[in-house]
Order: sequence, then C-alpha cells, then structure tokens
Amino acid sequence: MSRKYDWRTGCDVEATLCVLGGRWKPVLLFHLLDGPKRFGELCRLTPNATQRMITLQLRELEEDGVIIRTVYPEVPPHVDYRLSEFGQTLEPLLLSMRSWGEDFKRRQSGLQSEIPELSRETG
Amino acid sequence: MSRKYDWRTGCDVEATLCVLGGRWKPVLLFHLLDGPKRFGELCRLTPNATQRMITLQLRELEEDGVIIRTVYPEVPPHVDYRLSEFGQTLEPLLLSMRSWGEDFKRRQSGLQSEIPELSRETG
DNA sequence: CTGGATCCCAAGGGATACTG
DNA sequence: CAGTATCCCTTGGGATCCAG
Repeated sequence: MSRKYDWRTGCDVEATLCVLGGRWKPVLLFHLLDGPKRFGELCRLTPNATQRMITLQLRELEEDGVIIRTVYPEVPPHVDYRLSEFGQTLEPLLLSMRSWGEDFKRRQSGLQSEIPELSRETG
Repeated sequence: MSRKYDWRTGCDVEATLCVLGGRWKPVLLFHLLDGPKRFGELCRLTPNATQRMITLQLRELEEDGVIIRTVYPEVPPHVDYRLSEFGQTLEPLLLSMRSWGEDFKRRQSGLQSEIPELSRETG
C-alpha cells in the first residue's frame, strides 16, 4: 500500500490513488494488460523511466497485490510480471486513461500547429 | 503542463498523467464534477491535503486549461473553480477512478476483518 | 475568505557502477 | 538478464505566519 494516501479517510478517488498513485504505476500496469512481460520488455516500453524507478514501482505494485512476479530458475535469469486477478480489475480504468491520453495528444498536436510560439520551439 | 511527463515520447497513458499526475489533482477534479466549488469547499472536501497543496495543484490545473478560476470582486473575497469544457472530458475517467476506489475500499475492509494481524492494529 | 511567503525536512528520482 | 547499491540533487509537501 502506498503510504501517501489514506483510503480510510479519503474519498473513493483517493483510495484508488493508494494503488495507482505512483510515478510510473499506471504506465507499467497498462503495458501488462496484454499479457505478462519481462523486466527488460517493461524497460523498453517505458523509456522515460529509469531502470531503478521501474524496479521500485514494480515492487510496490507487487506488495499491493496488483501484479505477480514470477522467477524462472534459469540461467540467464528469467523473470516476468503479470497482473493478478485483482490487478485485472483495473483494466477499464487503464483503458480509460489510454483513451483520454490519445485525445489529449491529438489536441496538443493541434494546438502546436496553431500556436507559432510553441511550434517554433522545435525549429 | 506538468513537467514530469513527456506526452510526446511517452505512451498514451503517460500523456494522461501529464495532466492528472499530481498528488491531489484527480481528487480535486472529481469534486468539481458536480459543479463549481469555492476554495474553502475544496479544502473541506479534501481534508488530507494542506491548503498550500490545494492551491498549488489548482494553479497547475488552471495552467493546463482543465479548470477555470473565477474571482468575484467582493468583500470578503469570493473565488470559485469549475471544470473547463476540456476538463469535463475527464469525467468518464474520474468516475472510473471513483468506482474502482469504492470496490477497493470494500475489499480492504473485508481483508481487515479476515486477517487478525491487520485488524489488531486498531485495537 | 482566499490565498501568498517562508522555512525546512523527507521523499522522489536520476546517473552510474556493480553483481549473481 | 534482472536487478542492487551508492551518490546526490530536486521536488514535494507540511507548518506557520502574513495579508488584501
């Protein structure tokens, strides 16, 4: 459980943030929606996060029972992460986040071409 | 725009976190779903956050065009916050967060009564 | 009533190097 | 491959006081 939020006294949204309220948690969980992923895959899928942060966030998600970490006793090491049954209940929420993000990106791209001051930043 | 996430290079979920990725942002926005609220109301509705944090988060949401701050030139001061048209597109997502939080709270309460080690914490 | 200003500590989080 | 460990800077965020 994230120690930052109190699901007892807060509103329902705050309760959700107990679990989802980490820097990279929604992103990692989203990537796990389409099946188990290895550590390296998650790193490649989340290039803006450092390896260290990915590790830490995965640990917390595991503690909270949202994901399951499986170690295969092989050489070289093989570990994968998958959503627990509990974690899968987050799917509608995560898809909703993706959906809004899609629209948001379109909006931002639109704004960029409309506002010279912003698009000039790249030129 | 929150400087912590990069909506350009990140996945769609990460784009959403550009806007929603603040400590209290989802909670504040959720409370604004049922109409404009004054500063004091938001403070009372979000007792786990300090006045300072509420101010800061509201400022960022305003910068991002998600909410609109209206100052009524009265004495004593009267300010209210409401969702912009853009901000209202977050409604499904916020409702989804509330819904999941409800279930989560029920689950936690259930676990507490089932696991002596946890419920003993309050005794 | 609605904040702003300041102080200050804890936590977040990046870079890098190392390891079974 | 899948992490740990360490260093160190930045940000978050609480407490408190001040103000129009």
